[in-house]
Amino acid sequence: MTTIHDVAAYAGVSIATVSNVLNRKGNTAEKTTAKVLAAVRELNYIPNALAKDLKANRSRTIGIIAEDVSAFMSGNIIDGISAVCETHDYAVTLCNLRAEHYMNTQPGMTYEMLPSYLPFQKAVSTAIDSLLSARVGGLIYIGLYPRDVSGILPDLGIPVVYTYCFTQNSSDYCVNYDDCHGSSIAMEHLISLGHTRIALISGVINSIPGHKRMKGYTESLMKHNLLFDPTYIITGDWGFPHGYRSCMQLLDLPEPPTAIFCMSDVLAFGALTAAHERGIRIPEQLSVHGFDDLLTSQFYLPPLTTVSLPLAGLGKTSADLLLCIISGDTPEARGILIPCTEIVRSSTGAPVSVPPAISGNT
Amino acid sequence: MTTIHDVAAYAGVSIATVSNVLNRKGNTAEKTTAKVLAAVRELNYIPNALAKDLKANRSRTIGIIAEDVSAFMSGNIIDGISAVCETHDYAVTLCNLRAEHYMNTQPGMTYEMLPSYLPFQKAVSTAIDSLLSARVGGLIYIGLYPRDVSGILPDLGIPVVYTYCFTQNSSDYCVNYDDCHGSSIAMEHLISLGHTRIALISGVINSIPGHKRMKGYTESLMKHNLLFDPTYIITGDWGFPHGYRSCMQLLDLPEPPTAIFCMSDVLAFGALTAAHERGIRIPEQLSVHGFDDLLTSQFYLPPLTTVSLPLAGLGKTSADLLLCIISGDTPEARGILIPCTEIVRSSTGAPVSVPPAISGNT
DNA sequence: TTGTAGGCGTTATCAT
DNA sequence: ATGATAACGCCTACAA
Repeated sequence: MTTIHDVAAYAGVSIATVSNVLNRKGNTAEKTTAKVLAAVRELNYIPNALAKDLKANRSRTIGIIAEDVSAFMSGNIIDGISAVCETHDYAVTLCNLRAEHYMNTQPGMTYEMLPSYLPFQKAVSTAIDSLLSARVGGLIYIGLYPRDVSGILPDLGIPVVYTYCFTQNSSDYCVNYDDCHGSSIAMEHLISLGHTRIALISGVINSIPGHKRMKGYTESLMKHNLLFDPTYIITGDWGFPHGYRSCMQLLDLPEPPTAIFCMSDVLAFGALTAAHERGIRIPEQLSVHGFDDLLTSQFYLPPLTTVSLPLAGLGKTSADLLLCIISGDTPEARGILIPCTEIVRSSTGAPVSVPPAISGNT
Repeated sequence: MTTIHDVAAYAGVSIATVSNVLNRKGNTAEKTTAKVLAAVRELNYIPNALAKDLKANRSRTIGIIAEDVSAFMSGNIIDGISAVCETHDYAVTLCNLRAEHYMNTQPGMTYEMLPSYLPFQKAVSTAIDSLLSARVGGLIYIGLYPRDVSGILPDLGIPVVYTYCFTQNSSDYCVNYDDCHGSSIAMEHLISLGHTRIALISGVINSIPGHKRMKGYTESLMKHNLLFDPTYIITGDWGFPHGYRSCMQLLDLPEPPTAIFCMSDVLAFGALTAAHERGIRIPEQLSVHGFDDLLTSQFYLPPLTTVSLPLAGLGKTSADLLLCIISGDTPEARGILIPCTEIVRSSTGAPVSVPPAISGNT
């Protein structure tokens, strides 16, 4: 690998001059500059970032700790981060906690237990050591799921931005999408279609997304003076079976809803599967609305109307924020919420005047 | 940040001794070792990887160049890579080419044109500069799509492993899943179910996956002495509409197939949508088989039988291989193929004796 | 067994 | 305008 010495020798100048030309351009003679630049090109010189960063005692790198890179949103968030970093000539080093692995591998494991699970803690400290020893300027922590991750990271002495998760410390920087707003625009869509009997299939109710999406649901109902009927709200987990069962239950109601807002696309898939089995036509007899906009929701049967998450925006905003803090600023806003967007497809439509046909079994 | 000098001073020894304790353990007195270790813990000393790597003139880091981190398989591949790197105490630095962005943003752009598209070339050289200046020990190139990527990377002078893509140079290391094998096991499944009239909805036929999956299809037919009927093969692109239209076309045949093997899940979604519109019951009247096992294919209507790609395995194998090469070995196998696995769900079943009902429009 | 000192490739200070 | 030189934090002969 060619060094600054090689370049200096080749150009017939000192290494200081080479460094001057390459960095603080301006105070070198035009002719010298040209000679140096030619040498650089000729020898294919690439400055050693290791040496550079060692000297500066801070590396032009940020760290990413992803709770799980293989989760559906991680790629998109990282995409946003890397775009910003490239622009600012920052490198990105990635650590993967593989949290989902522990979730699957350890019976009875919940997201809440993760921080106190030893192998997970070990993964965290390995990641931290790696990042700290690389002297990253700061790091972005990407949650696996929007929840409180307080206590997972100790005080690192470098700037941290959390995204796709929250902390209890109000001085932490957290960047998230706006669950409540997403829920509202979904409801607005259904209401604008003319629906008045809108059911909710809810995920875990004491989770952050569950709570906030519930808030958007009830507030929209109130705002439009629509009846709030508790029998229209079915809570449970985030799984397909819950969506399926809940939809069945709603269809069995004396007065079934004309629309169902599902708190996630997977729940919506379950609901649509149930409706299909019952022979309910979508959206003529029933509108189904999702949340998340998974990659293939556009291809579902029928294509799913849903709420799209600003994932790349999360990454971009987090990176902008982090770079800002690294450069010495202390931005005011600590908890940033980015709006979602409504994606209208074919699973929702205007309600017909007659209630949907209900039946026993198929 | 505390340095080795701080530790040495605190422990009352020289920096050499600290270094000895921390690296080549063995030649220090037990008591001294204990003192040093205590100091390390007390001062929370984290060795500066920058200085370490500078001294060694090789960083314990590998680079990843992903053509698109937000593509569906990137996260899983990176997951596999990071697992291996963590085990070997290697860091990972990630560069993102955002290829899909150019595909969407530039009208008429194809994967083949990418290498000669200037903004893409610039992204590549930025990534290379970043990785080279970080003195990574080697890099893994993750394609966006299994195709020939020859010429995108110049000779870098460091080991490179390609995955999810191929090169023309037989001395390059390429790690891929086995398309032909995947296609075969899909066909074996359908044939074992008793199907004899198996149609194929093919993606781009002169692409690598298209070609190889076709090979698996025809070879399986031959192997089992099944009729090869060209009207059962419909070629096109990889889009949902092609799957939809092709299925319609197949259903209109005088003697429609009892099973359709779709070269991708998205094509299968299109086919299932068409079948649904025609009122064809799945799998009673028609079996549909996919390929890729996208995240939500398990939730499709009906859950899709498909071929799962060994994505984490691709990452793991690539990283193992790269680390092996970095450490001086020169493994024999240059083109590694990892088998896929068959995922049986509800979109396939035994054929009924009567041909599926066909009709005009719904 | 432990310590001294040189050098890895840069940048930056201070002369020239 | 240019050049010599001292760090940055670490590793490793080699010396003691």
